[in-house]
Amino acid sequence: MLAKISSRGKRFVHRSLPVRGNAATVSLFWRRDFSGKSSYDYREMLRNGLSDIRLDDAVDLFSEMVKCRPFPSIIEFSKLLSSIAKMKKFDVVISLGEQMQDLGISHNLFTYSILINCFCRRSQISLALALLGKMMKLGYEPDIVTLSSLLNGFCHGKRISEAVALVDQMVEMGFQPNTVTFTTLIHGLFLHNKASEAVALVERMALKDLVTYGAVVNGLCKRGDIDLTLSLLKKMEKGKIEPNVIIYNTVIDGLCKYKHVNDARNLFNEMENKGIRPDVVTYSSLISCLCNYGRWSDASRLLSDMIEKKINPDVVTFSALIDAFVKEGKLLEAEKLYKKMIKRSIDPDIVTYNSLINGFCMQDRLDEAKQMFEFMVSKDCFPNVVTYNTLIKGFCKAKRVEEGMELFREMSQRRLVSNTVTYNTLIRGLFQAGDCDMAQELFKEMVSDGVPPNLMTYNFLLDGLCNNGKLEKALVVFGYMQKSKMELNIFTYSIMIEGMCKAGKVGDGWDLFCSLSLKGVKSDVIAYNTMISGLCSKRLLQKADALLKKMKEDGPLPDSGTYNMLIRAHLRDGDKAASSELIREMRSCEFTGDASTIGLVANMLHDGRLDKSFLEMLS
DNA sequence: CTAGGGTTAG
Repeated sequence: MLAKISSRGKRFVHRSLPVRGNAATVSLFWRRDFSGKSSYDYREMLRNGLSDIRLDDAVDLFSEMVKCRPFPSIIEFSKLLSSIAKMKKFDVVISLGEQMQDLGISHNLFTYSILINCFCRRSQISLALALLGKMMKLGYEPDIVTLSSLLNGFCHGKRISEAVALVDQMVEMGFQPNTVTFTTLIHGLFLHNKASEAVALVERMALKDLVTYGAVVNGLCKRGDIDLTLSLLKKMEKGKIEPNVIIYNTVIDGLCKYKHVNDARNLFNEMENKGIRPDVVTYSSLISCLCNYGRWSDASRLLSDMIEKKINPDVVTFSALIDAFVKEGKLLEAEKLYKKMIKRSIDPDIVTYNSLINGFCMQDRLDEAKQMFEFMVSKDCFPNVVTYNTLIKGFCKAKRVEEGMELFREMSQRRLVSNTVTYNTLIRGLFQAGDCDMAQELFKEMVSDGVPPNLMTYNFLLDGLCNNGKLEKALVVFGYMQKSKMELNIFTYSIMIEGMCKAGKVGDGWDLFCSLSLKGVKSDVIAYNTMISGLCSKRLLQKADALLKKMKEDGPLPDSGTYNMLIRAHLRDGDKAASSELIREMRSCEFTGDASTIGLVANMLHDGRLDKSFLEMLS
């Protein structure tokens, strides 16, 4: 393959990207760091390391460097390009690399490797290959780093077979694949759902290192392949490869996430018996999982246990606990833990603050949520998109969508990038506030900003249009969705069925409902209730009863809402016998009459249409 | 000076 590549040397040419940074930032920058020194002092910057450099400053530095005569050495350029690549600004690196080329600054193995990596990370593998070819023509032999970059490109593109072939070829070329090579390939195999190939690979590997095993164990756990994971663990032990604490942590976490909490506890004991000391990650992971299953006392026992054993809980441990309590609505407990962590001199971080803000929002205590927001900023902990999404959701829920929109505008001022969740939250909020125009405007903005709408976005759009009396428009969107590659779910259909029924088009709703099985979509209790409600509204009670029968035979179990709806419909229809039969059935399922049923019965008692015995049947 | 990313929280 590489022989083929070398004959393909294309010119390394791309459109230049606008160079960021303006005169003001340049002069500030130089005043700050180089007052009174010549521009040649880029050397000093490079010596001091570029790990904390900002993108604008890095680009400015590049402009200074290319002004120098003679040009700085290629090593200095490679340091700079590398620092920008670490910021994941691959397009900028490519643009600067091209400018170097145009200025006659020749690349070397390292800068070529950086650029090849950047093309790969931008999923432009053919350009990476072309550059590799060019580099080889110039006499630079790719090394294991260059080839591993390419491997990563194949793994992340849809070219996993080429990735596997590349590793074979690397071996033929005399390279000994290392941990990086293997973890990259394993990652790629899992990305392409080739779990068993990954296991086979690690088993026939000459190099038996724990990191590579860790990558496989992690991949298996993430997919929930618990049996494969445990058998791999056994095989490791047989092969005298003793799993370390990280491997155990991975498996314990995987077991927890897939609901095998007791197995996780057992494995925890097993590692202790083998003399492998659990660490803060082991505990945090177990604690977080126990919380998620509502096992509070077990979780707090583990917390005391780790403190006793001098394994200090850290910000992750506390954040996990705080978040779990918040989600349970136990904000007081969460605040207690927050105070406890401060007492232990553990600094809360953005995740901790986000959870607490969420806790306040969940209880509609928005002022306190905002105070917490201000407080984190005052502590130099800067809000991220999750912080804003949480707050926006809180404001929308409290019907203060205007303020949600203000927060949204504030995000761009802070240079935070809104994501799909941001837009979804606001679109829903705007529709709920009845502001259809703004909601649709925002949807357009989302698309034009390149934020990908997902199924939830479209469902909110349909729901909002239907609930605001715009069924026709919803039907247009629905039509588009059906033609697209999106896989519509039962929510989508329920929304449309409800929209049709509420607009009086129960027949259309019925047709859609009946088409679900053909589409391979299983109706849930919401879909049935929606349809039953529609039929009741048109007094098609026989059909509604038939649907209840169908639910009992082969559908989702009817809930309290199903029965109450049908009971009311039959009462309104004057059919006491049918109603009392349904009430008996409902009571046998341990459901009771809901507020509107009781209200209706009370009214009918009042005007004499029913007698007292009816009310007694209900409660 | 170049590559990947085996463990926990939103």
